[in-house]
Amino acid sequence: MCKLAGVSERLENLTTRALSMAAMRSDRVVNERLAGAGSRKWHYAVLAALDESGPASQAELSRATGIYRSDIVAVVNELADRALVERSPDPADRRRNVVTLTAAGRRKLVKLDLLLRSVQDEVFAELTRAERDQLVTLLAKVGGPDSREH
Amino acid sequence: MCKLAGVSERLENLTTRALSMAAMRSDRVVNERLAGAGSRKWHYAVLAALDESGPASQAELSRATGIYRSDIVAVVNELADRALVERSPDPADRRRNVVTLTAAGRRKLVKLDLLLRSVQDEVFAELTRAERDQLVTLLAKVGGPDSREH
DNA sequence: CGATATTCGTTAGTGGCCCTAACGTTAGAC
DNA sequence: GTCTAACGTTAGGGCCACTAACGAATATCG
Repeated sequence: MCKLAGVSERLENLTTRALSMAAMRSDRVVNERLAGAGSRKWHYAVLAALDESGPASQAELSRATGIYRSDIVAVVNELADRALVERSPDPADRRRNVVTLTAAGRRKLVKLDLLLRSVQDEVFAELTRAERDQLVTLLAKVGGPDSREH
Repeated sequence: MCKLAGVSERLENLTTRALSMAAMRSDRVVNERLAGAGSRKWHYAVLAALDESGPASQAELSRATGIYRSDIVAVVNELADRALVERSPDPADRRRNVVTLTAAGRRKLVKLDLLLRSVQDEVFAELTRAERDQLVTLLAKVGGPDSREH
């Protein structure tokens, strides 16, 4: 009657699992598309944050994007290697680096913006606009601390 | 007007990101609670699958839970170390191992079931029953291939 | 002023999970 | 009886969350 055919019933009934799996499917598509453009999601996050608020220190970028302070170094390195960003010491506060968007970085951001917009439509293709909005509303209520970094 | 205070606007507007972040918050709670019980989510997944369908091969467990064939080895090892599961060669098919739930494993599963039920209530505390159901419905429609394993 | 706490960038490292590639062994299909 | 496919297993890469510690610079406050 119940040989292992599909997925376990009990697992299917965990809302947390449904959430995890949906996120995984979504992330997979996002990562694939970004990889196709030679980027990762953190690259986009940093570029977007810089575009919105101008030059910023790495710590500020960390707070704006949710990337850990310890991981931001590599991201900025990669962006700097691609000349999408420039890192220079802050004369006003010698602890800090000022990270600045380059022209190439701004162009890249436009591309990624477009790309991500189309990814949204792809991932949520089976949802109406209203459903999509409702999903966002519901997701915002999903618990757990938003806290990052002690 | 717009120094980096909170989170970037553009990031906030990506539904895929809202989904990722909600899943991360949810997963964090789930993992914490399970870790408190000395388990991980794959442990629960395997125990649940075994309970529902009786003894199974590792490949079957892989299909039922979504765990990769290459990762299941370790999970079964850990469960066997804790005596929650027994692994023995299948006499009928000498390629396979038969994984069987022990009495201790069944007891553990009951505990984890209870624990996870309470985690659901914790994570989705701010959602009504109806909203929770709707969330599940919406999540099911989130795109990307469900495909695992080539 | 001077001691203390805090912030910043950075390095190093852990562990989880997803995923690929390859292997020898064994069973099924033609 | 050969070829194909499934099985368990090992090894490894990649991304990400997360911790701990460091020297250096700044902010705070007595």
